[in-house]
Amino acid sequence: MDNSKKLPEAEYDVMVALWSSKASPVNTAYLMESVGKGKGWKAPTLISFLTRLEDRGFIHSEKRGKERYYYADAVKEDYIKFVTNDFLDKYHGGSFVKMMDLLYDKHSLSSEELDEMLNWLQAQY
Amino acid sequence: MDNSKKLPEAEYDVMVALWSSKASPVNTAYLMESVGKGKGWKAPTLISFLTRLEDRGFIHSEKRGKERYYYADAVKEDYIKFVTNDFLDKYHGGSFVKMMDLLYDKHSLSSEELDEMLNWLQAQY
DNA sequence: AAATATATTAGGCAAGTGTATAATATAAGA
DNA sequence: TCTTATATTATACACTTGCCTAATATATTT
Repeated sequence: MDNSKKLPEAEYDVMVALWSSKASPVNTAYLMESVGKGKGWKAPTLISFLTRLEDRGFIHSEKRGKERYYYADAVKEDYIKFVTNDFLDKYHGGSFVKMMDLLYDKHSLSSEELDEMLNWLQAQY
Repeated sequence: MDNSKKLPEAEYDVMVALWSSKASPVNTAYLMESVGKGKGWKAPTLISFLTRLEDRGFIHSEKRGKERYYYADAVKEDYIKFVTNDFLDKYHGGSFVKMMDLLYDKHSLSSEELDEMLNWLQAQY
């Protein structure tokens, strides 16, 4: 399976919905509620993203009666980790500290966030 | 100017070259050396990215004789900060700590990196 | 001033992404 | 079982992105 690459926006949004759903599998109607509506998609639009996700090997599905049900196969944490490392490499030379430095310098990191990070770090030791 | 959005890969690579060049402006020949060659691009390919960057308002250029010279207008730090915040929101609910948590859990963060981060944080106080 | 070299511009095309309409299945109700 | 409703499938189209070839402009050499 070729599920080791970055998804286009819309497909990622669908994956998020699948990953967040308590139950599995879920049908198209459910996904229309959880993402489709909000995005203003027509049902065939959603289904077309689902089809592409299936082609990529991120999900699989089965038909029951006239409805189709979907299962997420890709693991959320793995995927997020993958895109995060990718991102870090591309924009921050792979360094967390460089990223923090830049954000802090530009005031995107609040001191609350700094505290939180310090706590987190200290908890790792 | 509409320079407040995410660039496609290839155009970003060109921006990186512009941002890294000591001198400004630089001509196409220079950019062919610094990025084009490495990517295996023909000159018109590079120029086509430059044209698009100019349309987006990220750079401007001027022609001298038969050559064209380019100036970066977008500010690197601002752009990187923009994409980083975007990324954090999209994949980590806007939280640095969540990102660290995930990466550490999955062993993408080494203890050296943890030390480095701790040092950095402590230096902020 | 011609001829030659070289850089740029014009234009285009294939693949990928976002999105929809029309056609087709399938279930449910009359 | 015929009709109606509803979900899915097929298909398509416009834009964006990555890339290039052919045409044109400008400079350089003869």
